[in-house]
Amino acid sequence: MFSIGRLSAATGVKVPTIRYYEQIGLLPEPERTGGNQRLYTRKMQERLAFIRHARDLGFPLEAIRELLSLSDQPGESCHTADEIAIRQLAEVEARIARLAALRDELRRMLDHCASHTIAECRVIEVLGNHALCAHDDHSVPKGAGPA
Amino acid sequence: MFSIGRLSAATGVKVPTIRYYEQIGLLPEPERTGGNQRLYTRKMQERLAFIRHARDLGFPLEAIRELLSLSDQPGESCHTADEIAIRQLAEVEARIARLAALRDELRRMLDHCASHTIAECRVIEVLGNHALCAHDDHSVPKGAGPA
DNA sequence: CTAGATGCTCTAGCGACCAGAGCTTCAAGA
DNA sequence: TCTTGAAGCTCTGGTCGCTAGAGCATCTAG
Repeated sequence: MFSIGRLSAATGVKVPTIRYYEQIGLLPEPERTGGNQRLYTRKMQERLAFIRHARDLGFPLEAIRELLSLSDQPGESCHTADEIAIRQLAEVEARIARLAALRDELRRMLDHCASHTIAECRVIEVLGNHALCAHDDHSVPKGAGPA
Repeated sequence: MFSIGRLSAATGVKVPTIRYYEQIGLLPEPERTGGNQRLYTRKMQERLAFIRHARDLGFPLEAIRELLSLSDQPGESCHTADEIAIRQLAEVEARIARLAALRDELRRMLDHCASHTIAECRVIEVLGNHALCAHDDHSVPKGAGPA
């Protein structure tokens, strides 16, 4: 039985975050001391470590809530847990692809900038005119008004 | 001179977002019709396209604010603009690296799961015990209490 | 016994918007 | 010209996952 501060130190989850998890029902309400301070058990620490790890993996809290309730039912099929993880993997892969495209565009932008004045700055120019890079065009072609 | 709806359609930025940008001072207050509706110019459209593109590239609004004020001073050196872009590139690369690590771990997790019951589900197990993957350990080693 | 670290609750804020209520204005067709 | 329905207006509150601070109470080590 230990305090919220020790739980925080042990799991790497900040104190207000632990209270926040309790508030949104991700952690059960712990026992209290006579002076109303929270007291945690090893079991609670495990649960929080679980949450922490899932957060590190980018799972949203709602997915974690579901994973937790699954892990409380050891007899059930883990099909649902797999599905959640697969969804998360797809999500992560999509984000990577998107970020890689951004990285390439940023690199191109910087490669072409000769670092002179703003008037001829490639960075500003590319930002102002989407047509200069390889995407959907939301820029303003001369002479053409809005639809 | 056209309405907020047309501006939205032309730039792909949603109407409430345009009003939000105005509210936080990223876009100047436009003229109004007699009936108090916003009227935009081609110049405003260009400015919004600039913002939109920078957002697509993941720049935070504060960085965009700075880039906009730079682009309003064509005589100045573009050194600052470059710096912002370089910072953003580093940021993006860091995020990619982090996500790639997550992706690998998620894949490992899923590879090893035989899809039986929760009790033997690799997904749940790995989430519960950080020691099973290759990171800093915040899990609960048996017998060891919190610090 | 006391000082200072830690705990408590509550409220508000972050970024970057989105949604809805309840109203007004505009634009196109009859 | 009138009407109707889309689009506009302001304002408030919600999203996600926390984080920070105010203003107290309690615990713990010396």
